[in-house]
Amino acid sequence: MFDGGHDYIYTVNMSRLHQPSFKPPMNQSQKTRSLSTQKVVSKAIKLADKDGIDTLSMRRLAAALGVTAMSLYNHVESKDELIDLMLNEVVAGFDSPKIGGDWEVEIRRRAHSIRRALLRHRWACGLLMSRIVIGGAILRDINATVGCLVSAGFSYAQADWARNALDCHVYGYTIQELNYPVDPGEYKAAAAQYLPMISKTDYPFMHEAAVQIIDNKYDGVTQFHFGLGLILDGLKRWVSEI
Amino acid sequence: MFDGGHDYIYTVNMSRLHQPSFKPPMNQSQKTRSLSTQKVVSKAIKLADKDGIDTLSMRRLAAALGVTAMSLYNHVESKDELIDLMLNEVVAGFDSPKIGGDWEVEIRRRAHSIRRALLRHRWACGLLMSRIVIGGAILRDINATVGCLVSAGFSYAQADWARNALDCHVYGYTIQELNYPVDPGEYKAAAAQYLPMISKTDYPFMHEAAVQIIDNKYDGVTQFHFGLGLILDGLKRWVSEI
DNA sequence: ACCTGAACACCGTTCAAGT
DNA sequence: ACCTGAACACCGTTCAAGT
Repeated sequence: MFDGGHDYIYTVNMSRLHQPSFKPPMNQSQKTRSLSTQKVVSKAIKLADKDGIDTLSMRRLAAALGVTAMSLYNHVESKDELIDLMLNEVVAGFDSPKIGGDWEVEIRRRAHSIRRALLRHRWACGLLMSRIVIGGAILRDINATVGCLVSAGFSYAQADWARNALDCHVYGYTIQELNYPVDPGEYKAAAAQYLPMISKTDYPFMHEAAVQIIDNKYDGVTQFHFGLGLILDGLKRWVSEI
Repeated sequence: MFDGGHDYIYTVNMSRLHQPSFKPPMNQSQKTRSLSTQKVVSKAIKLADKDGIDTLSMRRLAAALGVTAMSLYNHVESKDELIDLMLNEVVAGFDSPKIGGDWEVEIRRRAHSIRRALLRHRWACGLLMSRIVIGGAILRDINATVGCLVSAGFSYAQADWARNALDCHVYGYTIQELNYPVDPGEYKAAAAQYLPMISKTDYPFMHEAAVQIIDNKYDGVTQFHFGLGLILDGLKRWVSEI
């Protein structure tokens, strides 16, 4: 046990199940009016996909919808709720593992589909990690994942631990990947260019790593499936040995 | 290979080695003046630790230092550089693995120390994941980690892959942990309270998980060392088998 | 060399007023 | 029921002016 933390994570933060995003959208039967929660959320996602989340303001979003900023508040409670709704939509795009299928295949498929969705919506990964999102889509994903593992022989506790370890990797890898959008070729060139800036006495191993990349000894590249494979292998051994 | 992504991550994004935070602080020999880069950064960290990063504005920071917002720009180039400097300070608090020691012990110690540092500075984890920080402290940490693994028999490529898988877990777990700051006791109570909201027909497995937690079948808790252990075990097997 | 006040171009959100 | 304009209390940053 370490100072400052509890050293545990819960399955789902149930104390947040009352979140706005858990409720259905505000106005269901919108017919004559131009705007709707759905339209606002869709346009917000489109803008965030194009220009990033930092430039997404209520004013800019409203302008893109041909309306003033304040009219958005008839359809979303706040910018915070808007972002929750946007994230729920992204999560709705995850492939749910099939309950009763080969758990390893299903879980691997889910992991890859999450990564793909987060690469499509580059703004979403950081937000999904750093806030608690409780929408129908998240509940569906958790239910399917736990269900798949439990059906394959995991206990509920084991399924929780497995899902946690897997998600740490999926989100942790993807957010790093989103920050390194350069080409492998460019990377080698960059290593050559910046080698003189990596002090050989201060950072000998980094220096040598850069030299090896320049000399084509290796490519300095890491892949998603590696860590995923480590974890899946470990889980397989773990469930079978108990 | 999936659409939208490259499916790889580089060791270090060398194209960013020219970042301001990689250079030494702006004014080194500050004597008579009241402010200095170091003082600005320290106070900013103190404020962020206390009130979170969202409320840290240049104006509030300046006020806390008894100065106007604009005078801060004599010591940091921008708010962005300020945050880079703050993050570098946090990373400087990580325990570096000893080169030549038992790699598993050293790497595990590093992982726990990172988690601890990020729990002390709750604002730092999300930022460290979602931006590229290249300061002396990061270079030192990477150098020591790669050095520890290489000295223990990993190839440079293997060391990269290992560090990547480990860091995905360390950061991925910690950021989740930061979002679940409730007590285990409270969690059980919350499960009982919110059970009716988890539709048994829509989310049967989540429903059953909640029931099991309420019935003390398990505690719904996941620990840092579990995923870390899975990865370390996998790495151990991986290096020995080649 | 450092600090300042005023200003610029923005924010999210409230509120009273319109239709 | 929805949309609006004006306003409030903020932002980060620039720039000319002070010492």
